[in-house]
Amino acid sequence: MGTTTPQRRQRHDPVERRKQLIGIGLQMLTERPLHEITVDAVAAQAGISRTLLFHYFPTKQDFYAEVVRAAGRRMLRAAFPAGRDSPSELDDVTDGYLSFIERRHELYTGLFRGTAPGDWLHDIAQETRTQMVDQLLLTLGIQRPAPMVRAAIGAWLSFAEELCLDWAAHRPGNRDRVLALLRGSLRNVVELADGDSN
Amino acid sequence: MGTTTPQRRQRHDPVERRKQLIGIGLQMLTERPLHEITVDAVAAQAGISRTLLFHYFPTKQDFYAEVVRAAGRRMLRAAFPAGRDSPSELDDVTDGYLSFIERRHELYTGLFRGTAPGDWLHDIAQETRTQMVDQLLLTLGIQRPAPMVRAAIGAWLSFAEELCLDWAAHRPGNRDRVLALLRGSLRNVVELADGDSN
DNA sequence: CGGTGCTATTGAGCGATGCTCAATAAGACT
DNA sequence: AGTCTTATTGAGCATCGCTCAATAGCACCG
Repeated sequence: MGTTTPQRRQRHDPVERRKQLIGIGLQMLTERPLHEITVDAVAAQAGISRTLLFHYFPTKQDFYAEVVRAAGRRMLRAAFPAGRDSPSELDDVTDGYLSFIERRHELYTGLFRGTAPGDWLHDIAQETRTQMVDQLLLTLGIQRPAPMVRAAIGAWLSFAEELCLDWAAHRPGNRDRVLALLRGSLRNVVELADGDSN
Repeated sequence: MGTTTPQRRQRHDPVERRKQLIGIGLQMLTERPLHEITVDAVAAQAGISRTLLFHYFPTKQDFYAEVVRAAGRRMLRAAFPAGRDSPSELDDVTDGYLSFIERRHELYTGLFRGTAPGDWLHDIAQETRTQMVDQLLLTLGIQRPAPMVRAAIGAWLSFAEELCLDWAAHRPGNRDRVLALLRGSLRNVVELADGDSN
């Protein structure tokens, strides 16, 4: 037991290593909150030494920034399957979003709710949010939103997050009703914020 | 410099010490996110040793649980000055809430947005949210809310948080318009969620 | 005023964690 | 076979949360 098998080193493609490590980060986020994930655990899971992780990501923050970005891309694809430029139907968007959270709510909460301004994760999460607001503006057919409208949609995203997460956890009502509430509130909020600018 | 003055020890009232430490925690949360606050820093600010902090709070988590509870009480008082049982006017509530965030948005974000489910802070923050939902139900005159209505109001709180924080930071529009948006969206969301149960 | 007990307070130290640095060795290319 | 790049590692450091045994204010009692 005391003698460890020398275990022949294997050199891997750096790109593959990065992908592997980010994948492990995503998977771990589904099991525990971010601040409970240690570099040691990730390295152990990957079968490498701590030091190698720092070779690819100069800092733990840099590592998790990549992880969060990757998760953000996944969510955007789930909610806006039509792609970056072509607008999706609002029904599809709300449904895709809710479905994503249903399947991945552990991951999602670990990512985007566990951030505060000043926090290093906040800026990364904000990138994804900004893209979601842009996509929502696109599906709503709004061309030149007033700042207040952008702010309202951004805030509505928080509303949607909380509502979907709560529903995924406690199921307070029918799924279709949640979707109806999402769509109705978004339209109402935009209307209120936009009407304000007159 | 190498010799430290023995510096006569001073015994303080435990209750006062606790208050002092919690106060320091609240103040520090206005400057940096929670996970960047070390026990050493708090102890140093108070002029005591790390060990003494652990004498009053068995764990860092216990310490910050107290801090978060204290902040929650402050916020509830700001938003619902009428008190626990008598209902306030919705106009007063939204205004009090927004004013609180205007004055204290660094603190507020540090507290309630930096939590994820599974996180030990989440349960504490949730206590305050539950109380706010109850108060809001009271001011809205809703007696027996359907689960969906409670969920909707809880989610609206996230909406309000995000909107107010964004407004405090970037001022996208007039203050009165924010208040109107808050009131209007709340009424609409409740209506949508309630109508769903028919 | 002196002794006694309670406990607020402390220093030394431990394990874990994020991170650094110099050294090793796998594999590609002559 | 020899050389060069760089993926990979072990040893070690500073900080952080936390424990434990010891010290010393201060109140109370005689």
